[in-house]
Amino acid sequence: MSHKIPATQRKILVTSALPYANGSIHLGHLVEYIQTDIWVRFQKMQGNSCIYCCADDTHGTPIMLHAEKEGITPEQLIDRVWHEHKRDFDGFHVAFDNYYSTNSPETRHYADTIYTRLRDAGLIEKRAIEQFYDPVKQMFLPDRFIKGECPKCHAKDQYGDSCEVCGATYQPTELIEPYSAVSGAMPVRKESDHYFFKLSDPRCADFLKSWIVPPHVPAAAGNKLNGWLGSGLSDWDISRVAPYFGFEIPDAPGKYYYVWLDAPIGYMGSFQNYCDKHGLNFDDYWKPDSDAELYHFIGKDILYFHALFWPAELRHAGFRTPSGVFCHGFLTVNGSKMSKSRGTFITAESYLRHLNPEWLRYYYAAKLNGSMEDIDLNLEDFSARVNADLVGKYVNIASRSAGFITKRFSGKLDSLSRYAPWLEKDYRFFDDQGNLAWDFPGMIESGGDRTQVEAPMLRFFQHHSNIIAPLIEGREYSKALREIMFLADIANRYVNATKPWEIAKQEGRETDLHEICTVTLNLFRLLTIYLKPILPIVAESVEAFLNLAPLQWIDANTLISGHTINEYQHLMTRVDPKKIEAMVDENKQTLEPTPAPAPARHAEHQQHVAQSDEAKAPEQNYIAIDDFAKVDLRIARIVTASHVEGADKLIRLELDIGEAKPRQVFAGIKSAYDPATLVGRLTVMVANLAPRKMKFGMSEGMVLAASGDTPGLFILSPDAGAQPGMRVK
RNA sequence: GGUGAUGUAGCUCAGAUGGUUAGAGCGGUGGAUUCAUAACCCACAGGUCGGCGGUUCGACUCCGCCCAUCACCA
Repeated sequence: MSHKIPATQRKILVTSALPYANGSIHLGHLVEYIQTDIWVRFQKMQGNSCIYCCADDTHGTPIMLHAEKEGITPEQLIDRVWHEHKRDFDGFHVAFDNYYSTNSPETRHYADTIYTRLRDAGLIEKRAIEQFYDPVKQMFLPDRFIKGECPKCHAKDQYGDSCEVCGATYQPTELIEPYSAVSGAMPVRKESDHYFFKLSDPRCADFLKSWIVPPHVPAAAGNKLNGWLGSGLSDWDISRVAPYFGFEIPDAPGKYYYVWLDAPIGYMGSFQNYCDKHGLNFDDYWKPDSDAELYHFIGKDILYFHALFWPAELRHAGFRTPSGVFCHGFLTVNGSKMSKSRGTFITAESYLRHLNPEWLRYYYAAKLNGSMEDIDLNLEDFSARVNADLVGKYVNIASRSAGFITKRFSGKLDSLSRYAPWLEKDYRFFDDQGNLAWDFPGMIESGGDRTQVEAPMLRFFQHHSNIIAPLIEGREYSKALREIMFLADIANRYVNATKPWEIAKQEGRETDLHEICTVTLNLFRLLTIYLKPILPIVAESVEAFLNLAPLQWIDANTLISGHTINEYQHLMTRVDPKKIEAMVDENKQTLEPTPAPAPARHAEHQQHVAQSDEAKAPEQNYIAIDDFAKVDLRIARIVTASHVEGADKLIRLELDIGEAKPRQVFAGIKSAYDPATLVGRLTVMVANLAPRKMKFGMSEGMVLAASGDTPGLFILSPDAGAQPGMRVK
């Protein structure tokens, strides 16, 4: 029985996004690290050279301020967090070949190299820009460190880029009564020099246009990326002004690389560090014509950086570009964003205190595919699935057969010599329609020579190494697990059909019992090979139990027979729903004020949390009169009304409310009104709505209209006598 | 507002280029069994495939509109 053997060994370098050294690892982060780790372990089992590098992302204002708040240096902070992160990853058996830090000489070296080469290529430009500055703290403030009143809904203490209450986005300059989140001082505007990576240069756009196609990026991401490209890339500000925790730009004293510049470069830094430890040549992997493969696993929110900025940087700095950027979706828990108040913001640490990490690895794998769709961790489904699939089906197969081998045959497996003739034959398992043409357990139940069914069944299980391997390679883990669990079902039905417990009671049937249990354990071993990338620790236990060398993928081509195995011990316990409850409760109790999130942090997607769920939760039925008074409603005369080219729903209106100039308002009422019939009539508008730039121009207010479950849309009209500009109250 | 994605049994999800009775796992119900941490096996339960309209001999699968959720953009 010869099967295909991977002809050549591939050289692969793999990364996951770098977690920011400002917070704990949680279940959202782990989607990515588990996905990557499974893929890497699979490559290694295939006999490929696969190096998995990652690091903590350590620079930036949030780290600097966080450290200061704790009264320690940034270096002390990132050192502590590094150990916490590493501990959590180890806990989930995420096996990095190198876990490093961006605050390293190697990363600085490559940041300088890339910067200098881009500069020499004429792709760096110095430009003065004006920003908010904290005069007390004497530092420039990132948007997230400026707070104030939302210009739209007037909620207090909102961040400088967006409002968490009403969801509006705006510039920090639009905030009402802005203040520095650092010192509380009123920020002032101040100019300084910044350094820009000229993404607008045709060299970048031309290159990226041809680059952002499969297999570099998923096809689904292509649309989005093309959208960004199509609207024209702006130059990217890659510098920050001191004080800043990071690397100073060599030819620009007082200026530092923006954390997002050196974060992906941290992949290179970590790999260089690995090379130095293991005698590898960095350039073999990173030179433009390298024959090595380079893959980045990331979340869909940072696609922008990895599929546009990063390849453009590499390309023009004389390095190779990635072979592929693998992009996954976000994690939801019980169907919603992770929420601290619901206890579904679960840290890696607290999960590990209550539950088995391999359960989560299995569950994530059962949900993951090659797409960017979000995956949901449904906690009830989680325990049902893990219990049924892993304990009920998979582990049970060993548990049902091992006892007989130990008690009746002193732990020695049958030789399976009687099977040899049938194991050599070729079988056709699927018919022309692709349906399985064999019902192995059913054939045994209906009598006949058992051996003639078992041999092809074993071959069928072996054959699946060729079906499952490409699924894992393509990150279709959920499909791979469906195949594996399909096999597990066959194995259990096989045991039912052969009834070893009855045979054990019959005299003179020792050979039958011996063969059946040996076949069963072979099926179990093959399943273990396929599950090993997902369940590395269980697989290790199985190797010990079956007395085997570490299983490789190619071992699916062989069977075990004749040797002595060890006594079976439980390989996995069931999920206790009470422990899940306890974990959720614990995460509710540790509810703390949310620290100011970092701006555009690396791997930020995993930080997506329903921050405002407390604000939304209480049903507020009443508002105060003052709240109503904030809304400035005016009688307006429609001066002009016209269709808007390119908009399906909008009508452009000019509204006279007694001001010198009519207001331009875009109203989504095209479905109900013909512009011609609107001109001249009176209606009601919100006059103090913050102006909003829309695709078609500024909208300076809002027209009120009624709608309900039934079709139709109805704008308001005042009674006769009302004049444009009158206040409605 | 624009763009894109998603919406299939209680839950989590499969369903290639349109074609006879829409699938799986879990849950539920009934049965069988006891080797296995009540696990496993068998059977059943019947979801207008988000809604409406269209193309077609025929659509979950194509087109349009609408609704809901999510993301990105402005």
